[in-house]
Amino acid sequence: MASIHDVARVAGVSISTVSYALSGKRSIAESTRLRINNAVEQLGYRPNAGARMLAGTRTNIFALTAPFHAETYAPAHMAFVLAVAQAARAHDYDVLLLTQDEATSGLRRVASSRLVDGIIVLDVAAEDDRVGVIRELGTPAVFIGIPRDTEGLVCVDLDFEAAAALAISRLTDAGHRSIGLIGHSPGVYARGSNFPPRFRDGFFSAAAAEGVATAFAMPERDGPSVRAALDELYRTLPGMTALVLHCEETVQAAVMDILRERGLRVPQDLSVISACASFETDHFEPALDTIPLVAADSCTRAVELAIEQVAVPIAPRVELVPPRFLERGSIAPPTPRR
Amino acid sequence: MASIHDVARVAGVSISTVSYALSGKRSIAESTRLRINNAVEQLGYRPNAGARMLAGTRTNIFALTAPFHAETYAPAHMAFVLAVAQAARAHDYDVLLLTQDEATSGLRRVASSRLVDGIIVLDVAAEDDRVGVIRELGTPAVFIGIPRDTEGLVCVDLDFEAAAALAISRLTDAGHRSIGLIGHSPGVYARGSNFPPRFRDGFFSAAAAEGVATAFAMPERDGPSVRAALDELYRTLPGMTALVLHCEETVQAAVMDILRERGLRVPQDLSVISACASFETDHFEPALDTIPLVAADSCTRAVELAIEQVAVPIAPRVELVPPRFLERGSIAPPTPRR
DNA sequence: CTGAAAGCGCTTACAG
DNA sequence: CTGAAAGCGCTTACAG
Repeated sequence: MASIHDVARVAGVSISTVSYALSGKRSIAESTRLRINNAVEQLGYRPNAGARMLAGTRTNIFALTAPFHAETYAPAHMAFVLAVAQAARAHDYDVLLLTQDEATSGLRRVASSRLVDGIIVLDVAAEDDRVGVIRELGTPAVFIGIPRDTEGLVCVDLDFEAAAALAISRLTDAGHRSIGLIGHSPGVYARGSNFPPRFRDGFFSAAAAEGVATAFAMPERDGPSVRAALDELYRTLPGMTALVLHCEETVQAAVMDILRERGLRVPQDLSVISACASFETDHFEPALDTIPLVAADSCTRAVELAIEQVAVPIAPRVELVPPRFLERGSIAPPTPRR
Repeated sequence: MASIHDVARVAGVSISTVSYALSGKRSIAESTRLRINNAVEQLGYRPNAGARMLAGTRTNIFALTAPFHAETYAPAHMAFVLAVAQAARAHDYDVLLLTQDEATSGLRRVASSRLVDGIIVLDVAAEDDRVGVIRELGTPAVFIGIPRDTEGLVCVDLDFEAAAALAISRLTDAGHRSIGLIGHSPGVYARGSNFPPRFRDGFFSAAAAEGVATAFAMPERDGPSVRAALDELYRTLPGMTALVLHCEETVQAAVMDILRERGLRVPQDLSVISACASFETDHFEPALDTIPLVAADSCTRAVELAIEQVAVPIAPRVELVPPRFLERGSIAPPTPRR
């Protein structure tokens, strides 16, 4: 395996010139740069990662801590993991995957061995063990999600409260006054990530501010449970004319199936918004107005903030990414239930 | 950050003694070991990862290349990624996640910069670009899945042919002679991983060997498509008394819903086996006999083989993990369709 | 615009 | 059972 010495010899320069030519950290005569590039090409030279880590000030690796538990919705989880990895690569960073059973000890390990320059924290719970460890380590870190106590932390997340308010305002603009919400399963609210409660609370407070009547159900992901949830919504809110879906794809598909089965047309009989789901809603029949949960939005920003922190400490903050809205024609003025 | 020199000073020994005490590569007097451990504890010492990589012969990092495309079923994908990460950690290895858009160039990059000791390849396609790169690099690598040309490669996978044959034999043992198969969507067979075709082919050849009549459908993941698939099976095979499910959870759930809806009881009216799915089938009603796709089985073995290869070249091979069978009571003798 | 050299923090023959 | 020292392959002041 060719080393920097080989390149220097072939190019007829010193190793420091090779290093600077490759890093671009000082200006190099065009002819020299050319000779070096040729030598690199010819030898298939790649700087040794370990040597770079040791001599340089950084490793160009971020740890990604993305715990996966029973309540985790795999497609969304995967989307975020990939979005982080891609954003990192765009800045020449690699991603080291830390697993659930090593959540806090893994953070300590990779940070104090200087394996990584920083940490990206996914699937943040309100009370999250990783918060304390990261405060203590002082390693650059960015949370994608918002723990209860954000003191000293850098956090990025979709603005779920605003997303819920946006759903409400789109529906009230169309004239709806009775709006149902299908959320995640109770387990998710009990022990899962912190965003479902934030969406739910934003939903209720925006609805309250508008004087809108609401109902809320948390089905499991099986057909009968979804059926029961819809029944519950119509029982609680007999005049329900609009529905906000903030749930997994399986559940959303089941809802649409059941509506169709019951002869309820969207949007004529029921207006529907798909909110904060990480999947495409184009294939639903009919297509749904969507407030998408775009993993790339928050992950890209999180990686940027991590990169900044590697260079220089930055002020703690909570950055909320504003929601988007995709109109697809699933909202209409309300009509009384047939 | 404490270095090995600090530990040596505090313990009153040389740095080589510290190094050997920590690696266990030569015997150390008990009293010396104790002093070193105390010093390590007291200073919170962690060996610098970059220095280890540079001085040592290995990095203790594996690259995990796990492309994610439109046809990927996220829960299974995630299960394999996590199983690899956990198996790796059990051998003190970390996992670096390589993304789709960097599939081959990423492999070159991490291998030739000596960032990783080896490569674990997930979601292997029959014709896979990564095969050529890995042959050329000569880096230790293990494929979880089987490409068409396995020349020179180390591959591990569940024995999908045997799994399909097991499903057939369980059903024929119970007396079934007309067996349907619900597979993945056509897109998966067209461009996805190579295991769905292997299961399908194993199904057909085992059925042929037993003289069993078969039918096969490949629904998309929406309700109407699954409904149509079941109709197709019953049309092609009017006497169908048993069904093998080799599909995503969404589709499997839809199948069970539709059967229930149509008043078809399992196993009285239809025997059902859930085969090679990565999810739990306990929550299905009724519980299903299952041939599980246990990610840990192949991933653990793959990591072992990777570890071996880091130490010493091993012979190319294709290792097939035999399928398991979980009996839950969803197979009964056939009765003619009502 | 370029070079000689120190140093990053380990591992591992070599020596006793 | 232990130590002194070379060396891994870079980066980066320091110097010109």
